[in-house]
Amino acid sequence: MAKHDPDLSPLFHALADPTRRSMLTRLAAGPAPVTELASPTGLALPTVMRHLSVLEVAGLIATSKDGRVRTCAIVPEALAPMQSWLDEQRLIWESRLDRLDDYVKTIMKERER
Amino acid sequence: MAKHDPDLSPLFHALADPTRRSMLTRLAAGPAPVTELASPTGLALPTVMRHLSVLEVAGLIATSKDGRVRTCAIVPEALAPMQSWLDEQRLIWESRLDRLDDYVKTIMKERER
DNA sequence: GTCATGCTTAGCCATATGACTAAGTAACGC
DNA sequence: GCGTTACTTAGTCATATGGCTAAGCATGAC
Repeated sequence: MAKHDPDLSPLFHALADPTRRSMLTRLAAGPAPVTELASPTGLALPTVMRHLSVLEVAGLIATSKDGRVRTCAIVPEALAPMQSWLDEQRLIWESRLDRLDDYVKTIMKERER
Repeated sequence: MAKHDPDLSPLFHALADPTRRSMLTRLAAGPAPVTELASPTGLALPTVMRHLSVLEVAGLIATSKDGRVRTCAIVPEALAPMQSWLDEQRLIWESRLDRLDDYVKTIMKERER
């Protein structure tokens, strides 16, 4: 009950950046070429490319080059491992809620000192 | 439809490290003092402290000091923002699946060249 | 062919991250 | 009081990350 560690790190890491999350949001509306993804960010192209490659390594997007245009698209299944991890954790965490509830209250009280 | 950016970055960042995830898993079994969290990692105490503070900043754990012992406990609600983001994204991503399906296939074909 | 377009590569820079050692402080336990 | 325990703080170090500019290299339009 803890074999959920394949490539969660790159996934979480990719999502930890607001620029990358906003790129994903943009891509959720449909595939787009690199330049189009770059323009709203105000970042230089090489910088954008590196964000994209982080997303690609994490499996969150797929890209393909047609002529001189590279088009990016989201890979919906990529979120699955994260959802599994979340489900698993929430299951354990919440089953402990009863006993934790009192505990957290104690902590909060002590923190006010 | 994109107001989901309060503190997702620290949250994802905290979860992007395997050491921190394993600490969370340990804490899911119940609260524990710092030393107990440190021992399975083989890391020096100051290093562990910094991991814990990352988790605390992300709101994933709460700590309290009683005498010379600092006890750490998970904060189950902390995963909620992440779940919201996931739900939101998945909703959009999957609604595009139909039109994306063909697109991704095209990409895959081109990648084989 | 020539030139603009759209990436790509290379290399630099500042800051952040993850890990350490060494030394300090604040409870216990006797 | 004195040593041990459990953190804490301070400071160092190597590497990673996020940003840039400057060139380079195909492709598409004339």
